[in-house]
Amino acid sequence: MQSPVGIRDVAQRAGVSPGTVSNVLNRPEKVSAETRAKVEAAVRELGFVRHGSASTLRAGHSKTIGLSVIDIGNPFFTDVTAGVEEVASELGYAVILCNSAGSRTKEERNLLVLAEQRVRGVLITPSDEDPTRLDRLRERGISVVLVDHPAHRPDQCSVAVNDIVGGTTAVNHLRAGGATSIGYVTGPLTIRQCIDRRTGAERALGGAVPLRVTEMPAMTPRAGQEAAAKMIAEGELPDAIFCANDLLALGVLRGLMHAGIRVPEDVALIGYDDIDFVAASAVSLSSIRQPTHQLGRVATELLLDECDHPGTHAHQQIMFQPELVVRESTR
Amino acid sequence: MQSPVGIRDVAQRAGVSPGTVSNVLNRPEKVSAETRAKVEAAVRELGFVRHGSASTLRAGHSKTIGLSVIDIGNPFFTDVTAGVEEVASELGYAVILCNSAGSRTKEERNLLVLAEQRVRGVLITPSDEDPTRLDRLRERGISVVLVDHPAHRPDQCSVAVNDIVGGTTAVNHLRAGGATSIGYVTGPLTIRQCIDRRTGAERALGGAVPLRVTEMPAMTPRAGQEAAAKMIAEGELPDAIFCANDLLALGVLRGLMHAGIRVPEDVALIGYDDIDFVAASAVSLSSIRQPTHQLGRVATELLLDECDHPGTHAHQQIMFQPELVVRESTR
DNA sequence: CCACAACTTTGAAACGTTTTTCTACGTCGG
DNA sequence: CCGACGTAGAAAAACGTTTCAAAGTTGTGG
Repeated sequence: MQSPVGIRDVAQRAGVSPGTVSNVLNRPEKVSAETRAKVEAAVRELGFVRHGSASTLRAGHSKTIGLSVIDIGNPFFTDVTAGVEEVASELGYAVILCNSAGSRTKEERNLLVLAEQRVRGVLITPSDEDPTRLDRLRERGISVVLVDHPAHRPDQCSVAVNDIVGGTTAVNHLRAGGATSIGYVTGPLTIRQCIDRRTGAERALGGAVPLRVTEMPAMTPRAGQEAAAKMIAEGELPDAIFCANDLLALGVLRGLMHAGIRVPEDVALIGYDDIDFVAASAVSLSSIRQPTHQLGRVATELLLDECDHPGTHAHQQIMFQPELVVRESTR
Repeated sequence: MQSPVGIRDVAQRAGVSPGTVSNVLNRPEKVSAETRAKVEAAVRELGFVRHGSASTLRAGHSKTIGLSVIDIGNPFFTDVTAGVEEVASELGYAVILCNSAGSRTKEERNLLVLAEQRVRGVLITPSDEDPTRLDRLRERGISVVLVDHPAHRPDQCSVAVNDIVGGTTAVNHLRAGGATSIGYVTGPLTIRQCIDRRTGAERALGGAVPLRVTEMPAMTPRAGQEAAAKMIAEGELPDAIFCANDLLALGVLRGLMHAGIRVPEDVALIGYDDIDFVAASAVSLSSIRQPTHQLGRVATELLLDECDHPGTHAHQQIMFQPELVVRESTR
């Protein structure tokens, strides 16, 4: 274990002062080409690696942002993450990825870690509506951008996709296919996405028939399968089922097939998110597509703009529109 | 933006010295119950959050580990990540998740970021065999545990699954089903997993017939679909196809079905990893299951043991065995 | 040849913790 | 009642960078 080499070792080797080395590292344009070359050589020869903590401590801010998602196991969020990472690394930022796994406690602990790390900003898909945690972050000078969640206030940025429209689109499509009674399999109805998609679905029904809601504690294939079993056990299946996300839909599909129920002949099925895997599923699934990658990219651009140009930054609430993708499961 | 509250503000409020506050934070047992209560109250009232950088700087180490994976979009790695996170947060460590996306350059940059952050240790699924990057980390006092990659040296920990056995198992299964000519669709043959699985496959063939290898630059459904198209265009399909992972297999399945080729009647198909989605695919896919979650958990336990008990820690190279899961695609 | 500007580089202070040493106080045994 | 011992808390010195004012250097015009 070699003795740690610091900026002063580099300075000594290059025959300059520590301040100059710091300048080479942070504002190379302030330093003459000749000196810069000497310093860079010394850095290379000594294998110097900047001590991020010391740097953050003194400078008062880091080149790091936090990303807190609800479920890292959901391909929807992995796609968003990929978009975030792209933009962040283009602008020289590192990303600390946290998974709240739908638990408010875990989310809170993750945000604490991010606050301790003095990240420059946080991208978050909040697990509930309560804004106080985020306000506390903002009070500390940490910018926050909401991802996949519209901000209700003008003083913060957000990037979202219209879930009400998505729900309406899905159910309209099911009704156009001839369905009259429609089921909605959803995750916890404390999650905004689940609520909005339901609202959209009900709007499409216009009160003519009630939406038959099956609420599950998780949004996973397993939960979907259980939902299907439950619906079957309760008797009288709806003509069509709308699932709050594709993972649930895959599970429901599996559950239905397992019970010998045909999709779409007996029951039509549509999911949400259009993750890669649904196109290859047993019966390829219709879904509502969202611009996931774009969501991540734009959110990060907003966040970093807010961090790097706090003066000129204008808060924006961006709302994308979802898109219907029709496949076998609703034909 | 409130003025930042530091440990001395807390100290003043509680009527003690900064050192005592630090003790309350880090070794509460050293402080009398009475004083501790006063300090904790002050912390709460002032909303104090420890400055992680200052702490790391002075203490010389952080409560953070890094996790560098090859492809965050692959459910295999998300499962591993979940296992890692579980153990890490149980022991009070935060995880910085990096995605090298199969690019050596990105991996290097990520490791640099981790080194700058002075993480305590790194879990890594290396993108190639070159050990020098990792040796450099270790020289800096950053422990490294290899994940899904066996260590060839006794001085480092690793957790892996026997991919040669996996390859052999897969191909034996295909041959038992009557296949004589066998194709292998793989990602870059610079990746150890791809190489080992091929080796295992060839071993199962025993040189009787050559393994027909189709190498793709990525291991994604898209690449799989392209591989299928390519094989079809080249004529004469094999009886059975073994894919180096499930994402490729899903793509191959889609590609075959698109061309009207039936699975398993015309071509049998088996993947690798047994990710959640393959059970629900058009034709449910046979696969080779690995103890993913366990992989993450054990790797993290080893790493943190190495970090927290450097004296007594014994390096271990752990090798799990994979397991065949038979579904429709090979019946 | 001097004054002045423009540009580089230096040196030291500061960032907020942790850690080590040291002091003060109370307790206990002789 | 005295001295030794043990404990809780205080005080101050780091940790490795960045920053900022000041000093140094070079070039230009009068």
